[in-house]
Amino acid sequence: MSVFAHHTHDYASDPDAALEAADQHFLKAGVRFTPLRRRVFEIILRAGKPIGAYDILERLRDHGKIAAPISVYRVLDFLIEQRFVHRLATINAYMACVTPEDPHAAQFLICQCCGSVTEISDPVMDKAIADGAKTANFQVSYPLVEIMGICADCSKAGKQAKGCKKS
Amino acid sequence: MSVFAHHTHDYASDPDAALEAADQHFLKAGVRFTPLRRRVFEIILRAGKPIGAYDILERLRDHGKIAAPISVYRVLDFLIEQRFVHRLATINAYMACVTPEDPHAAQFLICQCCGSVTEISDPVMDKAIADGAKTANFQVSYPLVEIMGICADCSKAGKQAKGCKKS
DNA sequence: GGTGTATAGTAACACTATAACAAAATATGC
DNA sequence: GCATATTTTGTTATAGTGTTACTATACACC
Repeated sequence: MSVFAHHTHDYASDPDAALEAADQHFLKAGVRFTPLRRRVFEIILRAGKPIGAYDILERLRDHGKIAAPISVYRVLDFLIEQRFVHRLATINAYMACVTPEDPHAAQFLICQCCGSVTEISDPVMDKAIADGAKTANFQVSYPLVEIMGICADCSKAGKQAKGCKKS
Repeated sequence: MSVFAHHTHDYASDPDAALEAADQHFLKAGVRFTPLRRRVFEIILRAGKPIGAYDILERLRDHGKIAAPISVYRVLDFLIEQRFVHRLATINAYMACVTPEDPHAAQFLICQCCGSVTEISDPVMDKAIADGAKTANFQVSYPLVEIMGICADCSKAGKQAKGCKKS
């Protein structure tokens, strides 16, 4: 893996590069990327899919660390604020942002069948939200778009009638 | 209040009309609108703003009813499925749909300052979501749009710096 | 090195939601 | 009507998610 990851790199598929990039980012920004914060971010990255707060806690403990829920939530708050992690409210899970360096509003496609989540960033959707909010004189701080449904793979496999928890 | 509420009526401001309309709707649809379901819906309507499941439970008990959480959640599932109630995932709360008769995707403007929630229905946003999902070959079942921010009233009052929990 | 601020640890608790099974109410066929 | 299947509700226990309050430690700045 390259040490010099660039902006268009898909960090999700390369945890080491993403960690390296995070190191650089926080160093440059003068923000403390402590061992605990780094470890939690690494756990989220290596999960490869959205992971719950208590799953993170469990994996911290696997690494010989005795931790309490609050530690995880504090780090999650930090990582979310720094825009390195997204929170998925509908499924109470957390996942790494694919492009943390690039400030953007994100939308999520959540498969009810296999649980996979795809992060997309659609300017049209962004604009629609901005316009809609403006019409209502509403000052947006965080626009959340979580689209539940069936992903392409599951749809193709015809799983929506069989293996899915919900159709 | 009129017994004959029509489609463009804002049910949120008139619980009695909304209940009456629900009675008619379920009678015609041949779906059982039991006393418990009706009472829960009434509690949600009269709350006038999003209300938590345990708040609903408490108010059920105020009415002399001994109930367990599961009862509330079952009724909520029913009302959501019937599209009479929306679930707000980001704040774990439930609110009455303003236009249950008209099938629509809804977007919510959630004020982090005063907690008020405005339901809007923007066709442009709907289309953007539909198009974005189609591009990803994603079959949408439920599009969730919850926009966090500061509402017009709070913004005007300059509360975002003072009274808000989060800026 | 001392002091203030930010971060993390510790313990207890509050809030949100579901599972498993029993009982009651309602619908359906005869 | 009556028996039976189905839906709804009750009962009890428990799982899952997130926060409060307070203490201790580590770091930055002077």
